[in-house]
Amino acid sequence: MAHRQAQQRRPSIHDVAERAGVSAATVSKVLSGVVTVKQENARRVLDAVEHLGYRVDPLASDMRRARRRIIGAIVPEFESEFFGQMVTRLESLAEEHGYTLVAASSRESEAREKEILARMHDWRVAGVVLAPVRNEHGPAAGFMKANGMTGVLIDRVLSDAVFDTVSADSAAASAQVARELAGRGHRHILIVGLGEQAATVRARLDGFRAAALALAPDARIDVVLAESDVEPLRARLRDYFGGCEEKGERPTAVYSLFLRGTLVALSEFRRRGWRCPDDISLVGFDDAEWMQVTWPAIAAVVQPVGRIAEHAMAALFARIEGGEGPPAARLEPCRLLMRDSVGPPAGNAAAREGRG
Amino acid sequence: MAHRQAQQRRPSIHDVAERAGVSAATVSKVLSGVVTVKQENARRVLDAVEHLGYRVDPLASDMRRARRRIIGAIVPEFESEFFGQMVTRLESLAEEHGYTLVAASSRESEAREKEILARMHDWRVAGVVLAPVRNEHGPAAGFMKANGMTGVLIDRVLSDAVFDTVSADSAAASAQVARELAGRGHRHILIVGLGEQAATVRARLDGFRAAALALAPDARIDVVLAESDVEPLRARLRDYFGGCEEKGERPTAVYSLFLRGTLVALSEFRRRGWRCPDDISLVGFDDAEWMQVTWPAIAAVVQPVGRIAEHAMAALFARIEGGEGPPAARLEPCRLLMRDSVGPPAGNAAAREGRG
DNA sequence: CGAAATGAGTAAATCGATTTATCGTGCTTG
DNA sequence: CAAGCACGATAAATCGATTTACTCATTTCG
Repeated sequence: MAHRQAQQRRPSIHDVAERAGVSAATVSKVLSGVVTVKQENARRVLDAVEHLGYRVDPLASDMRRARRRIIGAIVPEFESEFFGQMVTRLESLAEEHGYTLVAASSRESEAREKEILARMHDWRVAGVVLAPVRNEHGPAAGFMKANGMTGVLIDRVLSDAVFDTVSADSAAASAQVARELAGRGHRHILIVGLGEQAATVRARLDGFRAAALALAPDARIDVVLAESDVEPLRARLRDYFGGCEEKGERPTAVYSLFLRGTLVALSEFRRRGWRCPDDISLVGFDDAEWMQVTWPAIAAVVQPVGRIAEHAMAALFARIEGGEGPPAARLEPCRLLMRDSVGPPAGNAAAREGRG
Repeated sequence: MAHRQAQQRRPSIHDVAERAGVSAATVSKVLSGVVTVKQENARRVLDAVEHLGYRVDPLASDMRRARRRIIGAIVPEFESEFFGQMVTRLESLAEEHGYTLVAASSRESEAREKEILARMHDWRVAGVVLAPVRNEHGPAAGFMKANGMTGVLIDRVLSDAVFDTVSADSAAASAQVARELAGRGHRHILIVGLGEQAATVRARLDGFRAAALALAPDARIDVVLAESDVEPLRARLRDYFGGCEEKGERPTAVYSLFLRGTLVALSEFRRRGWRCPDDISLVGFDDAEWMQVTWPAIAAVVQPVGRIAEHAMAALFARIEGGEGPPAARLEPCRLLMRDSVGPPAGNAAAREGRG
C-alpha cells in the first residue's frame, strides 16, 4: 500500500528540533514568534518545519496552556435555518480568533443539554455559547454558574444575573407585527406559541398585545400555547379552530411565535380548506428560505443571526480575556418582511377590493 | 464571588490518588475497569472520585492513547434539513461509541474543505466522515489518502478506490420519478441540477432518462445545469423558460436534482405566474418539512438520512478498529413522496377532469 | 577593570492522563 | 528450602507541546 507508509507517526516538535540542530524549546519559540532567536537558527527551524510538514498538535499545545483554545456551542438543533446559520457564523468567528468550535445539539432536551455541557466542561473549553432549550434558568446555565464556566447565553433568553445574553428583540418585532395586522383592520387575532420559553414568549405576547390594543382597543387576541412539542400544539390548534367554527367566529389572522408553529398553522389551514390570505392571514416569527417562493409567500420576522453571533462571540472573548463588569443583556433588532400571506380581514370585502 | 472559588483548578487523577491513599496508576486502573485491584482500594478510589467530583480529562487521556477518541464530520452546510439531521445522527452514533464528534461546515468551498480536513488531521482524529462539496475526487479526499487518514465518504459520491462510500440511491429514485411523470402523460420534462457533482448528477440523469424513455420513447428531456452556485442557475432557468415562451413550447414538468433547485424553480414559476400543478408539475430531490404544508404540497424524494449515517459510522468504526478489505460502495434506497405538485400535463384537460 | 545587563540557547518541569517495567508479598511446588 | 508464580500495587516513562530556570558568552557601563 502506498499510504501504509504515510500512516506512520507525524513529526513532533522534537523531530523538527533534531533536524534543525536546536532544542525543542527553540523550535517552540520560533513558532510562537519570540524574537530572541538567531536569524540563522530561525531559518533552519523553518526549513525543517517545511521539509517535515510539521504542524503543531493542538491537543498537546492546549495541554500545557492555561486555557484551551476550544469554544463550545450548544444549540437545540442544527437543521433549522436559524441555528444552522448561527453555528456557521460562530464557527467562522471562533476560527478567526484561533479557536476551534465544537458544536453539539441538545435536541430540545434539557437533560441532554446539561450532559453536553458537562462534557464540554471536561474538555475544559475556554468558553461556551449556549442557546438554551427553555430559557436562562435551565439546568445547563445553572451548571455553568456552579462551575464557574465562562459563557454567553443566546436566543431564548432575556437577561441573566451572571452571564451576558444576546437575543433578538422579539418584543419590538412582535409589536410591529401587531401594528401591521391591526392597521390592516384585523380585530380578532390568534397567537400560537410554545409555553416552555416562558420569559421570551411573555415578552413577545406583551409586545404584541400592547401595540395591538394601542391601535385597536376593541381587538380580541386569543392565545394558544403548547407546553413542549409540536404535536400537542397541533392538537390544541385543532381544538381551537374547531371551537371557532362551532361558534361561527374565526380569527382573521394568525401570528406564530416560532417557526414550527407557522408550519402547523399552515397545515391546519390546509386541512380545513382555508385559503391564505383570503380566508385568514398569517405571519410567522422566524424566516425561512421557502417562505418567499411558495403560494402565498409567507410574511415573517427575520432574526439578525449574524449580529447575534457576532455580539455573542465578542462578549465571550471579552470575558475569556478577563473582562470584568456586570453582565450585559443585548437585544438585536429584527426585520419584518410583509409578504402575500397577509391581507385584509376575511369578509372585509371593501378593503379587499381597495387593495386588489 | 460565590463561584470565584469554584473556578479553581479541577481535581486531577493525582488528587484522587492522594485522597484514596493509592497511586495514580491504580486510580487509572479502577476507572478503566481493570480487575487486578483490591476490592477495598477500588472502593476508596470510587469514594474519592465521588467526593471530589472527579472526571477524566479527555484531552489528557487522548494524549497518551494511540488513537484519539474524536471523529470529525465535514458537511457543506448545517442549515439544510439533510445535513442538519445527518450531523445530529452522526453525533449520537459517535457518542454511543464513546467518541466526540467535531463537526465543521465547508460552506460549499473545496478550499475550505481541505483546510478543515488539515485541521482535523492536526487534531489526529480517529476518523472522518466527509460529505464532499463536489465528489469523491476532490482535494479533501486526496488529502486524506495522501496522509493515510481513516475516513468514509458520504452523499455526493458513488464509489472510491480507497474509502468506503455511503450515499442515497438517487439513480433508482430518479428512475421512479421518471416513471411517475411519464406514467401521468408528461412528454416534455425539464431537469435542473448542479453540474459540480459530476458523477452523481450523471447517475441521476441517466437513471431518469433510461426509465422515462423506456416508458415513453418519444419523451423530450431538457437539462439545465448550473456550474456552481444558485444565482447562475436562476439566470439559466430564466433564459431557458424565456426561450420556451418564445417558441410556444413549455415543459409540462420539472424535476430538480437538489433542494435549492426546487426553490429556484418554484420562484421562477411564481415570477411567470405559472400555477403548479395546473400549468406545470414539480418534483424535487430532497424533502423538506415545509413541502407538505404549502399549496401545493411539493412532491419530493426523501433521502434515508438515518440509514446513511448509520452505515457510514459502522463502516468508519470497522476501519478504525483495523478492518481490512476493499472499500465498499453502499447505496441506500430513497422514498418518493408524490404530492399535489404533480398533476397531468398542462393542456391535457381530459386527464385533469378525470382526476379532479 | 570588574560588575551588571543582555542575548541566545537549553535542560528540565509541567499539563493530566495511560502504560510499561519493576517490586514486594505470600503461596505453591518440586 | 529454594525456586517459581500469581497478585496488587507503584515508580517512572510517555504522549507533544510550553514555560521556567539556568548557563554561558558578549556587551555595556560606572
